[in-house]
Amino acid sequence: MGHMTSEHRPALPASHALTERQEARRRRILHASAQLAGRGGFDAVQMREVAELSNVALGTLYRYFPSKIHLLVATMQDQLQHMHATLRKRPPTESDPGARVAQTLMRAFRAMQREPHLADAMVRALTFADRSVSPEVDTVSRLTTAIILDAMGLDSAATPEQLSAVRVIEHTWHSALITWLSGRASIAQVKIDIETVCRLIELTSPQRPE
Amino acid sequence: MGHMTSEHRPALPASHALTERQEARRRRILHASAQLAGRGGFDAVQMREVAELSNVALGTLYRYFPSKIHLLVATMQDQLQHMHATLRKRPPTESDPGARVAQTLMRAFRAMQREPHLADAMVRALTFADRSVSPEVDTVSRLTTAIILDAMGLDSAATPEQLSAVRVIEHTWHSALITWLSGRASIAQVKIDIETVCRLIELTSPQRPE
DNA sequence: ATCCGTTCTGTAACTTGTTCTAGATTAGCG
DNA sequence: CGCTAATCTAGAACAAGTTACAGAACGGAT
Repeated sequence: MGHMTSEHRPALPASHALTERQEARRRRILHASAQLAGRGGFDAVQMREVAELSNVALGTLYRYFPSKIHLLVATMQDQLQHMHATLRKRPPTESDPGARVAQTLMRAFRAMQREPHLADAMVRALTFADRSVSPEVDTVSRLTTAIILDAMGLDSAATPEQLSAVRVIEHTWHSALITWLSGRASIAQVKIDIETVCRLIELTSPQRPE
Repeated sequence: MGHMTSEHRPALPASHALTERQEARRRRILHASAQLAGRGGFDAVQMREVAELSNVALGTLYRYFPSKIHLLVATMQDQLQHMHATLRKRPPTESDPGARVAQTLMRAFRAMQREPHLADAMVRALTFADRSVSPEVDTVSRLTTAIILDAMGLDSAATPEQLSAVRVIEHTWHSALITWLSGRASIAQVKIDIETVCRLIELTSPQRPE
């Protein structure tokens, strides 16, 4: 079903070359997506409904977001940017870098708890995405990394070891979220696991090498 | 679309009460599933094709496995059991528990590399599964946990801390696998991340408390 | 203002997961 | 064996993601 070869479909021009009306359309679509996801989760985001709710033809919706997965990953990107901005305003209060990261992630987690359906839709899309969505997923990943690095409060550049630890934390974050969303882990367990993985930060910090 | 309430559909009797013919059918289905997944991945496992290839009517297929996700998770369970048996035969050679786990997971990873499409289908199904598949996903999770605990070579029962570390390793394992399968991480990076997360084992072992 | 290529709309068609139904087969039992 | 309930088969039908297409609206260049 996926045509990886030459694009038979006209894609949207580069992101910065959008008309005002086009920007508004894109925004309406993302808003509709988040709204539908907010109640009902992944299944409730139906492309026909998104199109109708955002006053856009189905074909246009697919021109802006070439698949439901693309749409939901873009929605996640959007939400993450909000969250990053929010988190920047109130930086973590802990002193240890690891504790700061854990605190930040638990804040993000509480935000997810407020909108579990939305979280479900976004995270499921993110982990279900195949190669055709890699660039977009990568953007989300970079955003998450930025949030974690921010929380660490790094003065200098991170070491490769630390970057690996951050990736592992990210893995744990996504996977623990899924486990919680599908009801196989409690909030307490997620908290413990986040705190456990954040110990890797102390372990890999250059100040305490071994 | 999921009807969570009372089952309107007659389910298969408890697993141990299967006729010989039924057991054979189940096996044919799982074999067909793995075969189709082996070339083509998640998308290539089409329920009609699975039914045809295993000489079973579509309705029967759905009686044995109530959804494509259930089918693929069951396929993973099947494959994991094989892998567990294989790994038991050649236990890891390293001495440190952490290194043993890392070694075991990299072995498993190499097995995945041999059948990337199959791995793709199984792992995507696993992380996409919703609440209705929780029991089956939980079984897979327990199998994975067993493999990791085996590799650790625990003499006594694991501490809660260690169990959390094992969960985090499992999270990292799944998520890193996905990242590799969708082409966003190299094999080398997966290896590094696995080794990084396995350090948590030493960190939480009772022998070296702080 | 007019013309032209692009974008958007409305709608139908196609694909694949899932459900439904009527009739054939099977398994267990007296 | 003959009966009955459960199971299986074949195929249609339905749902939602995706694609296709004809015509309307738009935007920019002359």
